[in-house]
Amino acid sequence: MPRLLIVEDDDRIRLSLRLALEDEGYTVRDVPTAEEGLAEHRAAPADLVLVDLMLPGMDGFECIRAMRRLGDVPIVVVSARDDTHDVVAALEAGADDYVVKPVAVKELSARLRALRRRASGSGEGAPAVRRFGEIELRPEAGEVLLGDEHVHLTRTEFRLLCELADQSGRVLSRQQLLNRVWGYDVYGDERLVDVHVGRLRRKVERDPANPVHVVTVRGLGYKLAT
Amino acid sequence: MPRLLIVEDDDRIRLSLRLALEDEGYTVRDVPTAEEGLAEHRAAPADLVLVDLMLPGMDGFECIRAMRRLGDVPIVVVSARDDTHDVVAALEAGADDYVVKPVAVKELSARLRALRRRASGSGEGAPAVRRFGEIELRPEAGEVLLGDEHVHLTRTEFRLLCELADQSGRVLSRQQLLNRVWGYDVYGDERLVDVHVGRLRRKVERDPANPVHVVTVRGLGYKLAT
DNA sequence: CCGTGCCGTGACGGTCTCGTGACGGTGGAC
DNA sequence: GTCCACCGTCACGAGACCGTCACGGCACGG
Repeated sequence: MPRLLIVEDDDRIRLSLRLALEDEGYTVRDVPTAEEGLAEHRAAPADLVLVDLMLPGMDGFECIRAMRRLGDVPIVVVSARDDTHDVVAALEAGADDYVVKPVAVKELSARLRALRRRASGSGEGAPAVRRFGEIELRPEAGEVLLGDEHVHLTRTEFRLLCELADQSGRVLSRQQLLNRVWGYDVYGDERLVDVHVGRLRRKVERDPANPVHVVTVRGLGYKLAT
Repeated sequence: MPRLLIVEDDDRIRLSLRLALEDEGYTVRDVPTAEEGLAEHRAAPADLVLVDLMLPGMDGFECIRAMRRLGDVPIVVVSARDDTHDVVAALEAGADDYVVKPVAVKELSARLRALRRRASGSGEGAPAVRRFGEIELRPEAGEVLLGDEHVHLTRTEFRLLCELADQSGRVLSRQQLLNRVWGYDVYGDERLVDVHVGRLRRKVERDPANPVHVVTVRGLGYKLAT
């Protein structure tokens, strides 16, 4: 579900990283150069970026700095050089972590999870399960419980609920939800949000006509009651 | 002066870490056991925690989980074991980073800086809640409390209250309020403000006939009493 | 005491937002 | 190819909300 961007010039490593991390549930794009990586990221920001340091053309440090100027996306350096000087330079440039090739996929994946947890706003420890009244949300497992019964949500409904949960208690406007759930370049009809909120309510509210979890704030948007 | 807590049982390593990181500008406390670390953290939360994994008594994993339950303080593991399994377990337990001894102080310091940057960025910036007498205003949540009971405001009433709150104690003329709340550049009817002030008072004043929060300043406008 | 502004409030019609049902398109599973 | 879950668009009704108006009360200066 989270969108991952890999910037790595070695085809074999790029492919193996891609396959390994797709297995971990990421939606992966991969490019061989910093320039392409920046273009991709500008077009559709990723939730995580993996970047090599030694790249043809613009190098990894420059790439990191450029991405930092665009936003605060978590950046992990994957480098062949196990050198303190490089580590410090990369972190100073704005990277969040630095792992040395050859990477253990399990470790990389754990580091990505830790980073995402930390980067995603209020980042509470490692609950992996969040409660909002009767709703129990398990993002890792991709499942939701109402009371103790399973409810099946579609992908869009699930992402919608997750976004609301990440900012629970705070109002999110329709435009914000469009950006976060559907993507950044959508200028679609904001009523689309209403429809999916309605569908979501039918599944996670005891009385969908009088929602207690997914609450409308008239004129502003929606929020998830804490 | 960020406060750093070191939990490490080896006296020599603990001392050298302490000295090195004090040089980097941290205010350091150090303890040799997880139990003491937790007690210290409970007594006065640190901004960063360094923890060893192999500790006498309660081990590092337990220590991390316990601290996670207390809050979202950034935690870095400093361990002698360079083992993927340990790294994954520590990160899953809630750690943010994992470095292997012997540590390069420059790298550790850079990692701490990167982590602090990340943790403070997404952490709680402003309290986002303002009090005026009995009124509690939460712009993020789009909600207002009078005492401890929720009051429902319409969008216009909410904006009106926010504008008054932004300039609390100072008088705002009807024209200023029209400009800020309604965005008019036209000279609309100033009586419109009166009507909404009246409606607002009915909701946020115990005795709307004798308002103590939203106060009229005859001939000038309105202000929000501090 | 009186008049003149200034302010508070109730009522009302128009407008806008939101919730929902219906429908056609699509992409993946088999 | 066929089916089915899911998605996005649309239209419509209900209710919330807004802005206007008119009326009455209250604070001032004379």
